[in-house]
Amino acid sequence: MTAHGEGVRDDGPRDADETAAQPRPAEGITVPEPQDRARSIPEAAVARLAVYLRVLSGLAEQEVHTVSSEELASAAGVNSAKLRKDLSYIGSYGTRGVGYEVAVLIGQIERTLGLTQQHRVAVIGIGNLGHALANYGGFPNRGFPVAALFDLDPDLMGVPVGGIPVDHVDDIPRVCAERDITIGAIATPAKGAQDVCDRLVQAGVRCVLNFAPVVLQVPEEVEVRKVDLAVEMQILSFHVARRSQEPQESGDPGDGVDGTPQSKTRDVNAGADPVDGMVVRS
Amino acid sequence: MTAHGEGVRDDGPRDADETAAQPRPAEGITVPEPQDRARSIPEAAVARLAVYLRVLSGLAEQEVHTVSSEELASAAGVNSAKLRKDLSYIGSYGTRGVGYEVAVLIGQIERTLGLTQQHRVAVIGIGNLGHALANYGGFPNRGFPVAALFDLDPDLMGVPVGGIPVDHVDDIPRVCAERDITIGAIATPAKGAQDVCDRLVQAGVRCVLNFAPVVLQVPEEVEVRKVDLAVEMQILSFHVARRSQEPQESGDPGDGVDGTPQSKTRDVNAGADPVDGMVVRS
DNA sequence: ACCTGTGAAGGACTTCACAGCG
DNA sequence: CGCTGTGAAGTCCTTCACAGGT
Repeated sequence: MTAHGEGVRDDGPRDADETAAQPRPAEGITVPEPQDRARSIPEAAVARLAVYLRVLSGLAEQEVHTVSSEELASAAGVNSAKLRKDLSYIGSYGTRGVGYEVAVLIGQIERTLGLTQQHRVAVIGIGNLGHALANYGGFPNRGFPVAALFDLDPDLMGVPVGGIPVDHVDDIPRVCAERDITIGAIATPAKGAQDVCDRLVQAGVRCVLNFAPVVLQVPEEVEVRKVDLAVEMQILSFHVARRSQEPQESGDPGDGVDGTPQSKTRDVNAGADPVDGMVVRS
Repeated sequence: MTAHGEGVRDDGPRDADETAAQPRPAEGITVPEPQDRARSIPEAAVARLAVYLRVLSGLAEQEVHTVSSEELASAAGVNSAKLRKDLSYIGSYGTRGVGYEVAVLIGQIERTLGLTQQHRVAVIGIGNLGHALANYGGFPNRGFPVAALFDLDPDLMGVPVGGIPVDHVDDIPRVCAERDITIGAIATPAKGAQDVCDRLVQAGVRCVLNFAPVVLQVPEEVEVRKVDLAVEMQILSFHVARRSQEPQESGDPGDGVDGTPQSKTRDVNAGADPVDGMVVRS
């Protein structure tokens, strides 16, 4: 999403449609619209599929071959009904009374998310974050290899970061075409972000991950997802403020549920994993 | 979001409720539930308020004193009806026929988001991302100062990063208490994340920003927001795949809208800004 | 005239709950 | 008997459209 999330999300709470004038369906009875040619998977479900995929990869590595909706759901942090519905959007690959075969699900989710095609990423803005991204090298499973780096700083030109030499932003069109870049990650300060984005679009890049605190204007065929740390922190801030404002909830009678467990199901995610974060040093 | 573009999309897809058993209202007519004591602002609206705040700060700097819902909305990438509804959740601070006073709105949004209280942030995991976060110093307006850094690596102990010396993760409880930390940003590899999170919770931190590719298990009084780059990229991937699968939409008759403008309203966001991204070098 | 604030309609996503298959 | 897959109900969010100030 992000979303959404940017959920988004988130993000999230996360969608960018604003530019296009919408069709406005004809009057009268609300017709189903013959527009759903392919399976239309809810945006929110797509984001979760990516999460399930990560969890499933962890399971595969632990040689787990079968998993129930309940298990998978709790490891992914959702409830099982939601998980089953999400999976139902991509087809019926479970076995009633048993569960899902891990390998099969992985394959189907990868296919749905378009991970059979490899996406090559360009990072623009080689500051602290740019470095982090450039070194992010191996993503969970099928990688999103970083294949180009750009900056304005003359001192950086040609300097290799994470094994890739930095090019000048003016070369974005040429280099992106040569290296078949499909995703651009904008990690510049706010000021230069729209300009960089325009160049990426010009170069034919149709997916942008924006870390700059700016709302990018793009033609509608381009998909932008935004990651904004300040926004995330402000949302956290809101929730704390809200909680301290709303002191003690008078004990709800008739439901003595509490003694919240601190950590359950802490195995699946924490297992032996090559699923390294984006951090390099421990 | 995830959401794509803005909300993430995100995200959107970002919430962590699973543990608690819900009350199940009594049978019969669905009662409104007397549960909405304080103004309950939709989660989705909160995320956008943070975005409006950033745009408004930019306007304030440009000495703009008044703004209409239409202007503010387009700068924030949402439609004006949504913006007005969002603002209505925090009260009526506009003037009909005129618009909103920038300074007033900023104040009200800050109050709503709890930004009157300052939040001190601890970063755990001083790798590439950790460095980026530590140097992120000044957030848009009211800062979220980074006040503590932690890692496992003995070589890093005491080394200052962004002006703050690194402490050992074993000291999280003590240091967090001493420095009154309210937000923890987990930038460790997946393996150590849950452990670090448990220590933060133990230290009384109730807000966590999680960058590790793991679903953290926390007691319900703790709020977790997750930022997962791999997930964001996979969502982008899904949208590209989908578009190339669904070739040409046969020209929709009766609606010749197109010629999408590449960039409109590119001023507000790009203005002279101290709103530096998290990148240090240009 | 213009723009805000908001009820009401509409749409999207979530949860329930159970039929149906292994 | 357990677990998946899914209509139906419910909840949350968005968009419409207009009443009501200025």
